Amino acid sequence: MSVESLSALDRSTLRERSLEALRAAILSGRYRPGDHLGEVELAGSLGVSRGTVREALRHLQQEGLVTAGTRGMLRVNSLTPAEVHELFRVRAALEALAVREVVASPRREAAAAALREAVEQLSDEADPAARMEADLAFHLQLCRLSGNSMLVEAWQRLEGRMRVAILNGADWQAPMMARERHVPIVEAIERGDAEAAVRVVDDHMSDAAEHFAAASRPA
Amino acid sequence: MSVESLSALDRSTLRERSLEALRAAILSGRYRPGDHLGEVELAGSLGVSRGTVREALRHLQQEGLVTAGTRGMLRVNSLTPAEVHELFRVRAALEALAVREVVASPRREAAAAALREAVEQLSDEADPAARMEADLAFHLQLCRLSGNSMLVEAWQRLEGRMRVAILNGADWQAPMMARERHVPIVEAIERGDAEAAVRVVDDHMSDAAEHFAAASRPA
DNA sequence: CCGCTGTCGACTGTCGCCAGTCCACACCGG
DNA sequence: CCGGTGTGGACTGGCGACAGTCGACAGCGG
Repeated sequence: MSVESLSALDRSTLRERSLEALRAAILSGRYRPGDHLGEVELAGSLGVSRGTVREALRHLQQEGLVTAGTRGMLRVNSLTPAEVHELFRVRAALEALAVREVVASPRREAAAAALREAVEQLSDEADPAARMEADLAFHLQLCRLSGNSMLVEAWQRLEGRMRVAILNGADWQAPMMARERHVPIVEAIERGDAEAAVRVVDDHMSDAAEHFAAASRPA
Repeated sequence: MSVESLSALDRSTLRERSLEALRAAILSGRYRPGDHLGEVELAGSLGVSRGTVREALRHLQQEGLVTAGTRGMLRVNSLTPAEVHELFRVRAALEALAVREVVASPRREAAAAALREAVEQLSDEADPAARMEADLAFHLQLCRLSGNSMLVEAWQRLEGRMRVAILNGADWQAPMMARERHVPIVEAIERGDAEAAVRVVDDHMSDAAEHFAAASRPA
């Protein structure tokens, strides 16, 4: 019920810290899907005013972690299996564009090197949360390396929903985020074979959708 | 009953109305790219409090119409030609997914019919703003008919940016939004030829990117 | 026992206010 | 004349309070 208090030592704004705290609280499962998020309660537990949590909640709403219920009340969002599938199809489309642009880029070599590095971060951690972070970091890096800022933005908009979907997925030990799943992408990019890379990404996304949709609970 | 209808129409919150008003003001060119949007000034001109304006501005910020400058000050956003190109490439990727899903859908016939109807709305209006609306409505309809809610959401997130890009484009009389440009898409969908439809969409987007990027000013 | 109604409580919508901060510009010492 | 300085203004960050609204529930009448 209580969210850890915010230390006043940080230089970022209260709104940003509240946002982070709330996001972490939701993503950590402290608030379950469907739970009502009251402004007064959150303001109390976060030690900030209602207006501040309000803005944070609105941000979370646009991120898709929170959805509006009756009378503007906000509750933690969840995804249906169908939505998970949809989500990963969109993601596949975006990342397919990313690999195409990376391959077509003159900085392809450097990009591939950066991706190699991101891949290395992948399965060294046993902590499931860290695995998820590393996986998302890899894919975000892929989008970034495309040099397409609009693509990065669109991808990040989906990131919140992805976290929800992954959170609902129970089996963290699945090889979904393993290194072997990502190496082929990098290799195809290094070869300059965009179509092969797209196929790999597509398969990767299909598998992930299947996996996480099966595990997503019907809210 | 008149009382009921009045109360029903009055259900929209001040925040939503302020948001609409601000969006309209920016999109109508009343505020130019780079203009500073002061909370107090807007609160005064809109007749609402600063907090209300703030939330509307934050929303606009996430829509991409407004961007944060120094010390959190917000100003009307503009797009570089490069960003316009990026934007339309992302849009092409999303709409390509849309046409693929529409073609693969069992409701393809009905979808094609709905698109035919949307096409009919296209060039009957001489008013450039109406033309833009009809064009965006057609493409949004395309995304909606895919049945992929995440896709619709992602597309709508880009909508604001598209409007500014189109706004910067001077030549409203260009055949960019003409009916002839959109009919081939519908025809390919009716034939069930997804790849052809994707190619048409891709060309359409490339042309549009070229057109609007050339006209976008380097703010 | 059932349905209606009035009241209470909780929550969000909205507002006005105070505090902190940064910028511009006039002012003063060299 | 020039550079440092401080002072005023303007803007955003953040907060507490009031108002409107809807749901829940007890109480009353049939």
